[in-house]
Amino acid sequence: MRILLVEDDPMVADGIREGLEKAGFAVDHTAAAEPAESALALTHYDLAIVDIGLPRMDGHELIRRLRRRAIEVPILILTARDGLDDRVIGLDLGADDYMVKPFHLPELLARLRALIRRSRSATTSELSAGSLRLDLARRTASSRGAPLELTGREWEILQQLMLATPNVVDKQKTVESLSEWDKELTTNAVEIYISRLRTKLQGCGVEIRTIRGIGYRLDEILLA
Amino acid sequence: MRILLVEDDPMVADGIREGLEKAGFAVDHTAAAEPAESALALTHYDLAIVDIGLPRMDGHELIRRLRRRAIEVPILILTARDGLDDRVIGLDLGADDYMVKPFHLPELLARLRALIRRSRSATTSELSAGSLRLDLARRTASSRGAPLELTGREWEILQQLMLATPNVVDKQKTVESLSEWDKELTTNAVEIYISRLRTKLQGCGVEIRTIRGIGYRLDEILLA
DNA sequence: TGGACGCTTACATTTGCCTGACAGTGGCGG
DNA sequence: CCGCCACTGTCAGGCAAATGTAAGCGTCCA
Repeated sequence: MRILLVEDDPMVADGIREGLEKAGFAVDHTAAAEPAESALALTHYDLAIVDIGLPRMDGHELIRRLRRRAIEVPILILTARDGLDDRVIGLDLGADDYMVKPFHLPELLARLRALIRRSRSATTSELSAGSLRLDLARRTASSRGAPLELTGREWEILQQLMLATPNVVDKQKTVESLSEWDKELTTNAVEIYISRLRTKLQGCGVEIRTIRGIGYRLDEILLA
Repeated sequence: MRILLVEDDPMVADGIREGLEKAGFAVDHTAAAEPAESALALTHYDLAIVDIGLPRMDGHELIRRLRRRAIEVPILILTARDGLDDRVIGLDLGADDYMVKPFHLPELLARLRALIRRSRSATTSELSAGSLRLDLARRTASSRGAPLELTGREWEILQQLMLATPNVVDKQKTVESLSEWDKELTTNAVEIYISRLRTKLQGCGVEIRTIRGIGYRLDEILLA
């Protein structure tokens, strides 16, 4: 997991870098947009974190130029508290998510992981969480090398959960996505598959949590 | 991953459908705009693929009507080779991407995935006060990176308070917003949830102030 | 100081979720 | 064509969390 951090404030940059490295990411850092552009053009990064307020060429301009050159790396932008417009503009230009400064590191980490996961599903059609791996194209799942036998429904629901993490999957939407055109389905059906999935997912370093009245969320289990 | 395909040519439709299903998408198909509109209004789709040249109501009209009804599903339009204007008009009306016929399936798949990814990640909306953060889309609350477990009612009330700060939230209005259509509720219920929220919000740099006879107000605590 | 309002604890009720048992369905091999 | 699967989804009992009522106490203000 390699990340490029584009941030001109040395204090902030060091803080973020340290946190990311502790979490197991490899971090490269530039203080300005121009070297960032070359770095992204030359090497592969799994993600770029871009501060909007940069000297000379600002973050927006950087994003615009990258996208124009069809560099598809996922981008997370950092904005000041009151920069509502910054976020909107940034997302329009092709950024994928944003964080408002000051922020807490665990939240940043969660978002990074989510972004990387999604971008992988867009290109390689593989997803992973804990020791669990899904191959969307082949429709297979495995954990620690051992294949998991999943039925059609189980697969469908697990896929939704994996694509959404760490967000909540709405139970009602899940019901609809399982339903065919007119056929109605009780929410209980979903509960059943969740139940069956839970037993199959034991030992996969992953847990399906119930959000009462809303739906379910897939969490990675952090080892003690 | 559920996709609605709106395409009147049966040959083309079958080809696309087959390719999408092989890639793991669930595909529903309509040959005209009217049933597509109802389908999109009734159920959740992750994406809609709309052919511009449809009998009776054309694709542009469909998109216009959908967006007018605030149906936010990502839309990819299919246009004929020479329909340059079609693309421009379509994108202006609120489509998210286009493909020119004839096209290669892998490219279509790549674009679909990119669109779905974008629509998922760009929908964050959050509120913050003190060290407290609410993510309205995810329905989660956190403080300093640590998630807060909130029940439905607690969430509802906290959200009202956060949206209102620094203004006062009228207690009577809160009662009404919690009450179902006919069900009466005592103001005491609100007091209970305020009480429970207060204990959960300790250490979040935030305080719920009582305005006697009126309601409550959320204040940030200024550190000494 | 009294009364209205608000806070909090205890508890009963309601709601939503989990899961075992079982029936319907369709594919497949004999 | 039949029986054997695997898969799907309904039902119903049990359970736990969430909700809201009642009641006792604290607090504010006239």
